[in-house]
Amino acid sequence: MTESSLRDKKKLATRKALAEAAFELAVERGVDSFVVEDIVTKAGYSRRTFANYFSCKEEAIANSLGLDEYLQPVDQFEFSPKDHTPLSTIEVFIRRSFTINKLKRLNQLISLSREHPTLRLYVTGALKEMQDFAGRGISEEYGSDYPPEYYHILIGAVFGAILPVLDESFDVNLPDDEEQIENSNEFNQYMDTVFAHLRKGFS
Amino acid sequence: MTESSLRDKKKLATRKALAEAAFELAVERGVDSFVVEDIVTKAGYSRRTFANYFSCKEEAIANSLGLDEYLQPVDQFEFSPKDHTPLSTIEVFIRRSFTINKLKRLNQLISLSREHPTLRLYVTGALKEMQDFAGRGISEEYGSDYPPEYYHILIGAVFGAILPVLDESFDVNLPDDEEQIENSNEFNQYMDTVFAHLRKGFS
DNA sequence: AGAAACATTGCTCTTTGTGCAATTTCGTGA
DNA sequence: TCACGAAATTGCACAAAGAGCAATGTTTCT
Repeated sequence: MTESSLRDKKKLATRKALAEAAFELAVERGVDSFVVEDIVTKAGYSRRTFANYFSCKEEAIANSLGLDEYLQPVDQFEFSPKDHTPLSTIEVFIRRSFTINKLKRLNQLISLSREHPTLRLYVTGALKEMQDFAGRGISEEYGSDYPPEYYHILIGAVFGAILPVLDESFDVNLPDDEEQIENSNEFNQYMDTVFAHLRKGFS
Repeated sequence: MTESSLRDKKKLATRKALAEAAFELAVERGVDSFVVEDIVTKAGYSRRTFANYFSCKEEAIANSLGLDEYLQPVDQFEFSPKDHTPLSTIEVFIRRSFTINKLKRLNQLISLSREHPTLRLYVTGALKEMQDFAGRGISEEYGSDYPPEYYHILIGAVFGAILPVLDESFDVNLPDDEEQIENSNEFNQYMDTVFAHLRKGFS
C-alpha cells in the first residue's frame, strides 16, 4: 500500500535531508543570510538536484514540517470515534496529526516567517496541502452520507480556524520535556473551544 | 480618511497598471510564456520599478484581483444587518465584496493557477490578506462582546469554506451580461448553504 | 545478467533580485 | 509662488536562481 520501493525511500530521504538542512540554516543564520548553495553543501547534494525537489529555499524550509509523514497513512481515517460523525473524525485526525513535535516545528516556522512574506506563503501552502489531504480522506470515508459541500465547509472551517491563531500570538508552551501528556497543551485547549463552537453553531 | 494624496494615487495607479499588464499577458500567452521584461514594456515602466512593487510576476498576476479596493473602505463594517451579529455582518461583507466582476477575475486566476503551484500560492495569499482585513474589521466592530478566539474561528470558518470550493469545479456561471442581479449566481447560492451550516452547527 | 527507468549531476544561458546612486516628480512651509 | 525635502522612478552592476540538455550512476524488472 505505502508503495515504498527503495527508490522512493531514497527520494523521500533526499527531500527530507534538503528540507532539514534548509530549516537548520534558517534558524542558525536567519532566512535571508544563506543561499541554496549553502543548503546543498550542508546536505551533500548538488545545486541542480535541489532544483529537482524545490523551487526555492522558502519552499524547502516550509517543507521541513514533514508533510510526507501525514500523507503516508491514508488509514488515519480508518479508525472511527464513538459517534462516527465527520466532525468527530476530523477532530481525532487533527489531534493525532498535530503532535508536540509538529507544533514546535510549526511554531518555529511561523516565527521565522513573521518577517518573511514569501516563507509565510509557503508555510500556509504546506498546511493547505494537509487540509486537502484531510478533505479527500473525509469525503472518501463518508461518501454521500452528506452533501458534497458539507465536507468542504467543515474542513475549511476547522483548518481556517487553526491558521489565524497559530500565527498570531500562539505558543505551544511546552518545554523540552517530551514526556508531557500530548493532550495538555495550549493548542489542544484551543481546539476544544474550536470544536465546541463548530458543534454549537454561530450567531 | 482615505489618505489619498496625489502621490499615493499614482502609486496605486502604477501598481494596478503593472498587475493588470501581468494578468493580461498571463491570459494571452500563458503564465510561463512571458517574462517580467514583457510586463514592464507593456505597462510602460522599468524592470527596476516592477521590483519595487512585486517580488515576482506571480505576485503581480495574483494582485490583479485588486485587493486595494477591498482594503480601502474600512467602514464596510459600519452598516449593521438587522440582528447585528458577527455572522450576519461577515455574511454581508462577503456578499458585498465578491462582486460579479471580482468573481470572474478570481475564477480566471484560479484556472490559470491550476497548473502553476506558485501562482496558486500567491492567489490564496491574496485572499488571505482579505481574510485578515475582515478579521481586523469584525473584531474592532464587536470588541469584547465575544471571546477573542470567536472572531478567528468564525472568520476562519467562513473563508476556509470559500477557498476549497472556489478552486475545485466552481464556476460563477454568469454570461457577460452585467445587468444580472448580483445575488442570483452560484457563488451566492453556495454561500447560502455555508452560512446555513455555520448557524446550525456541525455534528 | 542485461535492459529499461529513473535519480543525480555538470554545464550553460536566460531571468531574476537587489543595493547604490542619479534623476525626476510631488508635497509643504516660508 | 518658490524652493527645499521627501519620495518615486530608473539605470547600472553583480550575485543568485531556474531550467534545458546530455552524461553518468543507481534501482527495478525480467
